[in-house]
Amino acid sequence: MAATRPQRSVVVAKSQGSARRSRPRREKILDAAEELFAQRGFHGVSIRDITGAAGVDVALANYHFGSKLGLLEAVFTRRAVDLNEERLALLDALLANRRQRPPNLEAIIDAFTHPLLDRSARGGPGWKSYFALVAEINNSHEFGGVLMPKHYDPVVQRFIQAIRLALPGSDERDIYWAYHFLSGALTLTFAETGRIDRLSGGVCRSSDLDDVHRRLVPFCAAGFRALCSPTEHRTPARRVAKSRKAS
Amino acid sequence: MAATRPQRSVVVAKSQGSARRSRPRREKILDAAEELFAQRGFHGVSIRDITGAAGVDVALANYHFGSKLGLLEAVFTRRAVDLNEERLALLDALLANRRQRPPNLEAIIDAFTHPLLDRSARGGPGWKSYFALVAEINNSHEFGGVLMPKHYDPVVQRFIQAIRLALPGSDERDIYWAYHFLSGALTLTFAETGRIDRLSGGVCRSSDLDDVHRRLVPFCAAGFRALCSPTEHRTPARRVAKSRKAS
DNA sequence: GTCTATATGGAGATAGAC
DNA sequence: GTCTATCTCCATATAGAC
Repeated sequence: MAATRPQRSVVVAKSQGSARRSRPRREKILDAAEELFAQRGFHGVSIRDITGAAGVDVALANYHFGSKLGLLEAVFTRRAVDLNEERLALLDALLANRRQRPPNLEAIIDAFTHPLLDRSARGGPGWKSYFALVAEINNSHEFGGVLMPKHYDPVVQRFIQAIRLALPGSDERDIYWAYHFLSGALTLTFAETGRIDRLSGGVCRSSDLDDVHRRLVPFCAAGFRALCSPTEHRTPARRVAKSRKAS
Repeated sequence: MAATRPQRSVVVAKSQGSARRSRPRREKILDAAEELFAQRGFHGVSIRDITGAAGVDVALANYHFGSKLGLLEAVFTRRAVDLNEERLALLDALLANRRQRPPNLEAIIDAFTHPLLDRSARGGPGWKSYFALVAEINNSHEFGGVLMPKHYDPVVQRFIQAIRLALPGSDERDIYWAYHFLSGALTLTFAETGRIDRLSGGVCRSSDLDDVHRRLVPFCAAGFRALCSPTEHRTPARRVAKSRKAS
């Protein structure tokens, strides 16, 4: 089911197969930046930290990526392409296989979340770092409103259109907000901070992403239905109009 | 010619707190740190930025808080106390007013979220910055597993016990994970990155927290019920066992 | 593409006068 | 409590040899 991934090993073996040294230094910088940005955030890491961890010269980072911010964007973009290709392929398959009936909401949410959680769980340490970085970026006042729209929102738009088919007659604002809640639940999962491990006394583990995924889909599907079903009208939240003096 | 520096408003500081200059410098540092940490993250701001914005000397930050990390913790603690007091008071009132019957799930979630969203919406700019900082911290690999458990998890434990009363017979892991999803949805809301504004073409606004709250409560309540009702058994997520080779 | 060397500025923290 | 002065170290970025 996975989308075809670029065959790396074939071409790169110019002279030697060991890949220790032959792997382009540019990629090594991206790998190190991905890991360190995920661990300590963009401003928490220096270019020297990154090139040091990558085992290359300091000046190479600026040579390849222009600036530190350029490096962040390169890290962010690199895996987004592959990722969103598979998500859209799953969505298209799902929409093609139905016959006139509305698509299944759980299946749409699964197509949206599974490629991510599967890679974070089984894609290797690079993917895990990448998603932890996405978690931090998504919740960052500085970058969240810039990098996420640029690299992810076109795909999100496609999924939201599919959800509107699954929940006919729903208000678009309800759907956007419900997506927002899904996004928050999903990205906090990627952060893997270990908080829930302590909170639960060890019965839940941040690292068990399959455990999460099994629950995330029904949780969000139920939320979408509760919010977006035109038959069910919510009462305004209580006390919401109560005023409060400024601090 | 005696004093090297002009004596400013000699008595005012003691008699009333309203004066511009009389407010303790310690608090001014906390205010400036809160705002700047929220905007650019812990590592994105220097002590010089903070004391500069506060209009006080650089050395005062280290004098009052020992280190930059001490300052972050002080910012984080300051409002947590007030906040959690109100949340617990609401929860206690809610649990006292029922008569033998299970408490209402929506009411519990509302008691958990309303004090926060209300302050972010109407508590003034300090509160808004504070919650944006909480959003970033909660999703931070570096701080999320340390600062959140320390300052918030005792209260969260109380709410989780109440939810177990509201959803008798539920599995505790389901409840912890459902809380995790709620936490992610809530904190992404606080970040107010503007992403949903662009995504929705302007029909949703990050800043309209009442709009969010009206939807967050039913969304999460439905999710909790779908996940935690013992009558409803979920099938294992599809394809979750599929293996994937490391990148 | 890769490295040495350097330009230029800022970081966190503290000692000690007032 | 507050400020001056300073210690020591590190930041991003670029010029130019190889």
